[in-house]
Amino acid sequence: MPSHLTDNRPALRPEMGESLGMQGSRKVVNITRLRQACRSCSLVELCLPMGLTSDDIQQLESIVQVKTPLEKGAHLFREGDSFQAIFAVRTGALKTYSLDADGREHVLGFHLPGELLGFDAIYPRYNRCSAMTLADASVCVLPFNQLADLAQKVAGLQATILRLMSKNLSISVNLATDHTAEERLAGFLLSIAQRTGEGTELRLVMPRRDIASYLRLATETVSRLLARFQQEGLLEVHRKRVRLIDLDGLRELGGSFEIVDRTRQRTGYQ
Amino acid sequence: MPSHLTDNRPALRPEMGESLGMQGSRKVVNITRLRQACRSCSLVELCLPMGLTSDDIQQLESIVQVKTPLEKGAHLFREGDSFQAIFAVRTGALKTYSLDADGREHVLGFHLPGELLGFDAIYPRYNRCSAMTLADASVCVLPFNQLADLAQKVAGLQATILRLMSKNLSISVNLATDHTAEERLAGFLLSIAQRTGEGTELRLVMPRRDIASYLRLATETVSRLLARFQQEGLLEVHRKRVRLIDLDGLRELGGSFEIVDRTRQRTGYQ
DNA sequence: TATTCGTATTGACATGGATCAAGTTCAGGG
DNA sequence: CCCTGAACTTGATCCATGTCAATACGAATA
Repeated sequence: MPSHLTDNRPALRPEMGESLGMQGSRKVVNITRLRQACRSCSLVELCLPMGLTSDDIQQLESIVQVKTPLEKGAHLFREGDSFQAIFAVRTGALKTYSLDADGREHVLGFHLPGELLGFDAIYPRYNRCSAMTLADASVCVLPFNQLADLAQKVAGLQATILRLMSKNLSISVNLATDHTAEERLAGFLLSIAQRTGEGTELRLVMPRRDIASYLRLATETVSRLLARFQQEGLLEVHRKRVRLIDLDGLRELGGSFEIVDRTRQRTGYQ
Repeated sequence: MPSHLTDNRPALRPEMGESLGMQGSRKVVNITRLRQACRSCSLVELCLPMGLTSDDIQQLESIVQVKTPLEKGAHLFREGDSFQAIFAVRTGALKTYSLDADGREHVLGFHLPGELLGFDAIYPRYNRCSAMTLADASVCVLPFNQLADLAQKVAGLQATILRLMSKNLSISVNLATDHTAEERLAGFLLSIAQRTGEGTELRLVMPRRDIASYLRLATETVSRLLARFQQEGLLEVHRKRVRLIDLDGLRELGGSFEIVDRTRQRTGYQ
């Protein structure tokens, strides 16, 4: 029985009457109504504001809310909650997952600072998955109706949203393609390196079990592959710490799996 | 060597200067500039116009173009083409696929009448996959810039586009989840039944090879599973003809894989 | 510093589905 | 109506990865 199920929330069905999709979960919820100064946020070039004018950003700021920080293991939303908002990760990290008929967890994605989540819930109007923090985290809330209204006025915002959703689509499509365990893991490590901007010194926030679940592998396979990569001189690994050594070698393995993000130029490896 | 590579187009890189993303491919291209009467199209409730006012649809019609019919095996676009338009299938069917480093084809999706394709190319600005017809087909062209501009004015259109992209996202995410061969195939058959509205009498336009590729299975596995499903009384199959017999049984197998489309109520099975 | 418990590693074995290799059927063209 | 090649089916075998079972490690706690 997964430890994140310790609190006693029932429900896996769409529920109306939740405001902002989070009144249901106590303590975690209270939204500081303080406006978030996107312009002063260090992630400004990573999340939605990318490509917007200063004026556009000001309008965006007026609808963005900041949640009180979430502790590790807390839920941002749960499968079946009615859809109300898109979320942007400021600090920490989250995973999204769903439970299958047998109660087994399937990790659908990891969400790192500067990334948005929740787009897959627009269509069915309720969340198809749960989102849980992998570490203490803070998150911006973008109420969807307001966001959509604003996108109606601000062309750059609409364009950005479409671009982001399209990108998410590419990532999922890619993940659905068949690749060997080796390719998946190598590609995963490269994508984490790129997304975190940690260069070659990674700290994997997520446990092996979650990496395995995300890559549709067994935990043991991930462990064994990391050991093998190390043996082959591709990297050094010790628990959550990974040092990528042979980037070209890794790219050769995982290149076809990795989604290269052409919109971000961070100072990590090229 | 795949047979669809018989014509001599090179290029797998983004190419600027193609207008509407199809001037590059001869004969296939000429766009009839005739306006397409969406309102009189039998698919009106399936593709974009869904939920739009008559007035909105009229505006949409003004940007929609109809391509000259495509023969079976023709390409609508190719991997690497610069992104210019979203496409809506009127008749026939298409598959999207990409080629991996070894030149092997991976089917990413099937696109049936009333469905749109091309959303995954918005972000990278060039097509990440090729689209080929599985049968003679006709297609509507929605030039993306014009579509985006229109969505800026027509709130219902923006909402529809977001909803559709979100749905595509759900489908891809689901496909990426790990399921047994059995679950995938059963779910696939149910989804085809639903999407075509053929009820229980399906005609599979796509060859086994493509089904297998899409579901990340070997052709032989698909063949064997169909034989087994038949033996178990779940269905009857003869080449492209499939008659679903035990829907509940199939749902039990494939239910967790199938994406249920809540926006379409066609007159097939419930 | 010892204790503990979740997380990670490592080994032995099982198996679903891939691959290889014949057949078989069918649709389309002469 | 037969021929031909592609699409499909069926059988035999193999292998990548999953599963089961210990064991080891390490961070948190006392």
